Amino acid sequence: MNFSTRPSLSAPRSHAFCCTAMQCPAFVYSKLMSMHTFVKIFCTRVRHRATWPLCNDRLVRGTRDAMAKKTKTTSNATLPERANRTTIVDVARCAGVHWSTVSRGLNPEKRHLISPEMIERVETCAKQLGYRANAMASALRTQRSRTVGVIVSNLGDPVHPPIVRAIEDRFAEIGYVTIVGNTDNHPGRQAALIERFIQQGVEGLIVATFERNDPGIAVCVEANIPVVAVFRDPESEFVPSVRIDDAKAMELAVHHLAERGHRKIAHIGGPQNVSTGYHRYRGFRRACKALANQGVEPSAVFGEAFTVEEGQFACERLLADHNDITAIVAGNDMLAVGCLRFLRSKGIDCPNAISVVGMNDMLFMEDIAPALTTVRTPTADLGTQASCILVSMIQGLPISNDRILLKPELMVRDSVTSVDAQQSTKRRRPAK
Amino acid sequence: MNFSTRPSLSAPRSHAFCCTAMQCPAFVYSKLMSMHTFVKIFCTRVRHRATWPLCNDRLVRGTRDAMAKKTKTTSNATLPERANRTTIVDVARCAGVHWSTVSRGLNPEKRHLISPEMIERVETCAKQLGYRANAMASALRTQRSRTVGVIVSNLGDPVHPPIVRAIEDRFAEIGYVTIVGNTDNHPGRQAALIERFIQQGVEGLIVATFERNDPGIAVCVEANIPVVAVFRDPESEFVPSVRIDDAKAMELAVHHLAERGHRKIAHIGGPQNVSTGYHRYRGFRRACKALANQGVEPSAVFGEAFTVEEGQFACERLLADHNDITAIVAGNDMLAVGCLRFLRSKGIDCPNAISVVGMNDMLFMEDIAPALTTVRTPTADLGTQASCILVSMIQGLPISNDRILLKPELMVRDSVTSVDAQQSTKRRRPAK
DNA sequence: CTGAAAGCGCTTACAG
DNA sequence: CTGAAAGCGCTTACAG
Repeated sequence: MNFSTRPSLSAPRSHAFCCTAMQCPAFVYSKLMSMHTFVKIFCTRVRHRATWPLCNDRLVRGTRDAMAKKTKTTSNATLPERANRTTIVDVARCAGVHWSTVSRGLNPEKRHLISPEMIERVETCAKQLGYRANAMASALRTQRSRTVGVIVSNLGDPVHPPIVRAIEDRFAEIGYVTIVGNTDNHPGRQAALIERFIQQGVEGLIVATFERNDPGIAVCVEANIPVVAVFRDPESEFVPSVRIDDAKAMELAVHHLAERGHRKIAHIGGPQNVSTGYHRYRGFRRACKALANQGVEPSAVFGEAFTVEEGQFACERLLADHNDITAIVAGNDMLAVGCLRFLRSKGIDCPNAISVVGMNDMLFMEDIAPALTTVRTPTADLGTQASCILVSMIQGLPISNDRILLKPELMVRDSVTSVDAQQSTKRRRPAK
Repeated sequence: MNFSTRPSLSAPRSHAFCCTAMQCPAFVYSKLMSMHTFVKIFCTRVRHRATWPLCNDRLVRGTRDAMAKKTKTTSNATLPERANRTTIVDVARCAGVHWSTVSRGLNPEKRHLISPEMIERVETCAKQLGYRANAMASALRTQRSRTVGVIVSNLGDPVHPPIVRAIEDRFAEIGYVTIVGNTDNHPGRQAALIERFIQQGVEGLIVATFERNDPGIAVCVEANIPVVAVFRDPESEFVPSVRIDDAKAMELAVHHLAERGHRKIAHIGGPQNVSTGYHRYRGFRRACKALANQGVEPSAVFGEAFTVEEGQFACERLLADHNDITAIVAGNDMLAVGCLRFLRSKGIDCPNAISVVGMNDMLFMEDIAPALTTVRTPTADLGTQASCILVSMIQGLPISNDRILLKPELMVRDSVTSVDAQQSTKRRRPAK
């Protein structure tokens, strides 16, 4: 079956719709449309255009008011057929009024200009014809697309969906539509996406992929598109940001470990060209330094991305170089899960041989083995707050705080034990 | 700081831009824009409009070719200020040619109509002015929005993001932009979303929330919007669907358990008004019936949604009514995780007291305790295949198979053990 | 090869 | 309270 809904791109469609279903050989003959599709479209059309003369389609369209004065019919034969959507003109014709009246009658803000019975008449016709305003035409005229864009690195990474979800919720409330794109952390893809979204006319952008001093920022500022950075800190005075206090999060993790007697603590960091990786590493180092007098000795190794695989590799390298560590602070939960997988694969017990702390507290981190002690990032809040700022920017309202730093919270679970407990069990890992 | 980029909705903006930064008291005075924003916009503007006379903005805009003949300047004072975006007319003016030539020069498909030096000139100007075609204007004219919509129940549910991700990837390839919406399984929200997306002019829709015989289908068919159902089966001849073979999946699970000696097997099902819940339950029953001669005795209890919480509640009810079961086949991984949480909370060992099988194999299901034996749904494939069908529909190509059923695959892990093993350990759960 | 014009479907200032 | 007209920024058939 052919499900195409644009079957007549090159078919003599204007002719087709002149004839009734009974007398339409040319149409069916063109074979560009299945009988089923034809009947479907035809019926819809007949219902929608009930008040129209069923003559030449082009001519009918042509009877629009402009047509009244111009005698020449422009032929637009190669224009892709509109999905024969009901327009404001159709409604106007049905109601026997001018389209401007229809527009007013259907717009709550202009409705007061119209008599009640007129509103009623217009609404009835609109409902009857199944009229739906063309948002693009409206946007073109009003210069407001009621559209926002969200750019993330990868929706497949479980930190992002809650952010996007929260944003969509907030904007749906005010009738905006949310378009999303994934960059996979490729600057090129990000640039292309920003370009495409601006072309698309987004009224604002929420970006979760800005690197430090990202060139994408200049593009948005120049195009005069409100942007807010979420999750990552673009370190730009031009862009408000909403993020978690990464350094503080690492401090919580390090203190938690130090209180339990850990001294040889390692960090498995993420990429340092993004603020999350960078600030977490710095936070880790600073926290360790502050505890140096207690004998805390930090070490670090880095993944090239915040992924489980990188976590595994990094963990392997870490243990090769620093066999004496008792605890790991991972740059995020993905890396932490990678650690756990590696440790498990080597028969190294967590937390009894090595304790692990993650960050973000993604879904299911309480269900994994061992239940992961991690620092929670309120991802939905991140999205909500970013949305609120963006809404203000779009509406031209001042924003009180353009540098929002959410508080991290330590979730104590089972992947950390005290050094004492480690020593009383088979603390040492199997020799390599 | 005020980050607004539309500060002058009511400010005398056209006047503002007549003056240089030095002599602009009225503008700054209006206090609708911070100095910083003003300077930013002003600089951008000066750079972009370098070739324009810096006189009255409205007048400058008015010098468009239509203006040449009409003496009266229409005032559009209350129109929200365009983000003073460079238009095709600006480029034309810069290049000293007609805009139609610019349009052709910038469109790869029409470029052959234009002389090479003309193309060069146009491209130079476009680049210099930072021209970006207005996708909405283009869409309005061509009747193609290069936009598709994706509707899911909840991006926060980890099954959906990979689907959306795959769809976005496929459509980004052909320059389409993807808009997403969440319904939370509320028919009302779904209807509103479909309505809004159609208004927005989507060329197609991928819907993961169709119930059986969903009324939303008629809306799309009537509006002549290509739709493909993903994940769920709308049971409609009008809509192609791409889904997993739910019944087969349950069969795999039941057989896996039966082979390991389980006879009292329970199903924790999802909502029965959606095909996933419905077909999985039916598949479970059929598989059990086929093994009735081996003594397999099914039982079932249902959650009201595919959530962890519902899994917990359902598991509690199940054990209250059927204390003798040895294994549970959950309707999906969320329900399975709910089971595991409940069992853990009651000190009931999985798999040694009760074995559990999930479905979908979401991220981290191999990491939870115990590693979940589950039936994998290739979610990314679901998205990819749905996208391919939708692309064909949009392009008016015939589609070979409009009822795609992907094969499930059993992932054997640690949440199932044999009844023998169960009996040799502390099989019986603590009495309630 | 390039220009001039029309029109996609709306909204809104201006008349009446 | 309603109508007539203009224009948002494009694309494209038609002339030349």
